[in-house]
Amino acid sequence: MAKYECDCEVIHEEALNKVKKQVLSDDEYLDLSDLFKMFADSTRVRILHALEKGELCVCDLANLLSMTKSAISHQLQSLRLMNLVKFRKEGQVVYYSLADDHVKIILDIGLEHIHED
Amino acid sequence: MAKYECDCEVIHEEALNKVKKQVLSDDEYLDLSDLFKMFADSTRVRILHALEKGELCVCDLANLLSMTKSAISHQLQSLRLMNLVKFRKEGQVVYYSLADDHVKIILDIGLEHIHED
DNA sequence: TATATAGTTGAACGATTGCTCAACTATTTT
DNA sequence: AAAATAGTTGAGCAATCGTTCAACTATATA
Repeated sequence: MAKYECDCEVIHEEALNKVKKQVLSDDEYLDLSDLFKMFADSTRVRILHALEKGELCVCDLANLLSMTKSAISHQLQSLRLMNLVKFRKEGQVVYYSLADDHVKIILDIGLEHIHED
Repeated sequence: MAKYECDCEVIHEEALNKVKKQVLSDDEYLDLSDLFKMFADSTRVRILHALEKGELCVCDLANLLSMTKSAISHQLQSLRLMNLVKFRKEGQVVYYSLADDHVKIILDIGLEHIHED
């Protein structure tokens, strides 16, 4: 980060210094935004919201969202990489479920926000 | 939504029917993902996290993030449209702050998640 | 009134992203 | 052993997104 110069002077030095003391690391901000990227697509939000209600396999999700197994599988892989879903294999069938309850909390607060105005 | 056909049969009809009863509307999923898009970019996350610590003007934010006023202003406009920040004008200076505490809650749970593994 | 500064805006460009398609692995069934 | 099915994977393409750039408005100051 901090790649570019700003084009103005600091106006509120005191306020800014106070904030600067509480700033997180570059990596933390990148990890945070990478995490929220998972919630930034309606297909993934549908998948996460469905899994919140119960464990499902790839075909179930493909049917629910009227999408191909491939499309669903790609998204599930991203969600897996971000530790939002876990899976277990039984024969040919792979069952996905939520990794922890952070997903539910985040979706609930999001819903609260969009229903507010 | 529901643009494409799926390419497999339903495997767990009962589980799927249970989930289907709790599915939200297309618009709700779109609104949700649009909301979380705001958290899906590290610049915007930095802005939101800074504003969580106190009210700042555009130049303060530009300095803090080492970016131009223009870049910051574009992002602030997106955040405004999603009702995540509010502003007040005093002379030439525009002060931004968080619109409500949903932002703080969402960021906190996100941080909890990324610090977990 | 002229100049400077804070902030906004729209177009444009490069980078990222989501889905498709085709090919593949793994497991089950005949 | 062959065929069918569940799922994964990589390349490619169209669409979306973030920043830059230049032009602009609005307020303050000399």
